[in-house]
Amino acid sequence: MARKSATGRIGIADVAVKAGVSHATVSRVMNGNFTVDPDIAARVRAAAVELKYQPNPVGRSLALGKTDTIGIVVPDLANPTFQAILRGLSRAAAEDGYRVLIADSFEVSSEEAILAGEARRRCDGLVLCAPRMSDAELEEIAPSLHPLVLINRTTAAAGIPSLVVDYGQGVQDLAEHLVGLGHTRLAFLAGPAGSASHGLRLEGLEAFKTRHPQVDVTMLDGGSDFDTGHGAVDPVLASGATGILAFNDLVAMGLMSGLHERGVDVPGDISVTGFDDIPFARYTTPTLTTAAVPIAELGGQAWRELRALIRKEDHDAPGSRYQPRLEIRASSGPAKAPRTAAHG
Amino acid sequence: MARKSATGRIGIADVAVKAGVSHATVSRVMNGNFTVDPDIAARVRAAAVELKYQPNPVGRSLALGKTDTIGIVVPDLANPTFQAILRGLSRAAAEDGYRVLIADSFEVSSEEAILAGEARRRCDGLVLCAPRMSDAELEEIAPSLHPLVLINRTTAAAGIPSLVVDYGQGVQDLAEHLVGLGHTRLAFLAGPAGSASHGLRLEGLEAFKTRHPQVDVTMLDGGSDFDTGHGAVDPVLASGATGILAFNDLVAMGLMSGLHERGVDVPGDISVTGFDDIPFARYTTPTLTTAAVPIAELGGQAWRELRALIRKEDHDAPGSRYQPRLEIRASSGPAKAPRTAAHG
DNA sequence: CGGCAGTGAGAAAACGCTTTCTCGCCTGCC
DNA sequence: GGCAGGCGAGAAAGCGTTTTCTCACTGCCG
Repeated sequence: MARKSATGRIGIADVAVKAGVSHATVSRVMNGNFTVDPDIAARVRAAAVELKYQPNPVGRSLALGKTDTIGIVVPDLANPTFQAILRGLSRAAAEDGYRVLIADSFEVSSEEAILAGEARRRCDGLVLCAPRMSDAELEEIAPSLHPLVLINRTTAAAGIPSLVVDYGQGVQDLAEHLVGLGHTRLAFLAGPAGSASHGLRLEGLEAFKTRHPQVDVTMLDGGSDFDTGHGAVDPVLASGATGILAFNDLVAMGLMSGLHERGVDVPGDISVTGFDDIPFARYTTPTLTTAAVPIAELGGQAWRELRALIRKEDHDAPGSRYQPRLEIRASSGPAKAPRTAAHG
Repeated sequence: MARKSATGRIGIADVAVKAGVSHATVSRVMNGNFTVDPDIAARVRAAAVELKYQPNPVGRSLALGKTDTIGIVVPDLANPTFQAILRGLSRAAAEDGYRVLIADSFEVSSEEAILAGEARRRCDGLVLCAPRMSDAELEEIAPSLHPLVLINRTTAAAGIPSLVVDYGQGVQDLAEHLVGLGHTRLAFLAGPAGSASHGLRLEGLEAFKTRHPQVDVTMLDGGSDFDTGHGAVDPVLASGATGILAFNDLVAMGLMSGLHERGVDVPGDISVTGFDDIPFARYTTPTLTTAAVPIAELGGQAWRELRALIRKEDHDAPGSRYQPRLEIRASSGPAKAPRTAAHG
């Protein structure tokens, strides 16, 4: 008797009938509107409980013009950095009663704009995480995505907060650290070409090079995962560098693993640094020197910025800039006498 | 002139006006209904493009009774296992045009039922991942969550596919492996008490113990993360065990790291095994012997089961059972002469 | 040339909810 | 005792779609 109508699910109408009131009144009660007689309210509530009535969020969303959901677009859900951001975002949003819809672009930048648009239409706001699309495209679609928060990317479009990690500064800190240990031949294991954070690292390295013209910095092709690092052993050894700046911790770990297999001692023969300070970094052997990025905090901050936008607080879209903190562990040590390029 | 109405966004009505037709016709065109005159269809399409019209998914969902979204509830988004499942699920669902809404219960089992209900109402189906709630509660809410797929949990409720990993078998395989290496004193680092997968491991260990009454198996308290393993060094050494079955790879890595700091050689002094074969497992020092769970595949399979349910294909809710595969690496080796309990 | 089948598009209802509008009734004051 | 004012609840109008229902018009055949 309880379930009726097309969908089979019980709706506001069922409660209204059971309580002997109009569905408008049921709605008022369910939303805590106090202009309703306490007796009737109690009757409605009883009916709702008895029928296990739960308002249909879709109908609610349509009427209210909001979904209590936000979207996040990431280039690769397998990347610990994005996982951490997602986690921080999800946690912070949940505390305010918002849910998170995820969209993984799988590193195909051409999909990003479509994914972002679709996600945005279903949500009250969007976090665009390190988008790989071009500046031009980003600038073009950004306004239509508002409320929007960018992570590790900036745009000229107005009213869009950007949360960026200062990868340039971080990589300089790491390089300075290595130089301070006496290393004069460094190598940088590059990241994905499209990534803005990679660009920032390159800029940082350029700044470093002009400041230390005597230091030799070899650029090596790369990627962002374990296998990249593991596969980079030969080029690294061939470079003759004694201090290696890996694109991130994953690459560093892969590299250390590969070096270990070859019997190369870290940090005795070669020092290796990572980037990000993922949780694993303090448990590698040797523990990994890296630049710590307060990544979970970033997710939380992204939510706060987005929330301000959604609530239309005039907030001036400030955004923030995060300084990585040098985390010196055991994978970096004093340079030994310069090696010759050939090895093994 | 284009944007109008309350929301400010352009809707089907704007396109209808611009094309000089009714909004019903616009809807027909947008949905590829061919009963509309090609000329008019073209005019509508042109208007839609010009206005950059994109149908509002909320209105669409209400009319269609579906959201093209599925939900997943996980106990802890920080856990690599759940991240991998999420990733596999997201990827598979995306290929069929579905999005994923995530709900993280942060290991508070009392929240799970509410989160699951809320998520389900916004979605066309739900994946409940290793729920920590009691069997009774699960059985009670399961019917109301349909279409529902369970991961690493089963229920007596009907029509609910379950995808379970045979942790019991896996832990037995690992234990057998250690015994085969000559170890006679083992220790098991337990996981979260509420976790069903932990229960399965215990059952497996019981079976193992009845088969090998001469082998000593010490049970140690635990958890599921790095720090658990790292903090378990003392109890492990005190146990006198030479073969350690860690709850999962994270715990194993934490333990190895702690043992390393104490100067205990792995596998020379103590063999350590993990569980899951997370990507990091092959890059630890030493590389980690573990039981590989095809976890990403699990996410994909979860989607296929859920899709069958959503499409009402009669599918008999088969579910699947996944056998972990023993992955023997360098963290396990021959037992050396029995040690005394005291150490360091 | 008239009626009928068929086609194609507009009107309107439905989806499930919120909210404004309106009206009836009760109270209180003159 | 009659009327103004206020309060509480029902009626109805959205929210943005889809889809059924209906009707007008075309063209064919008798």
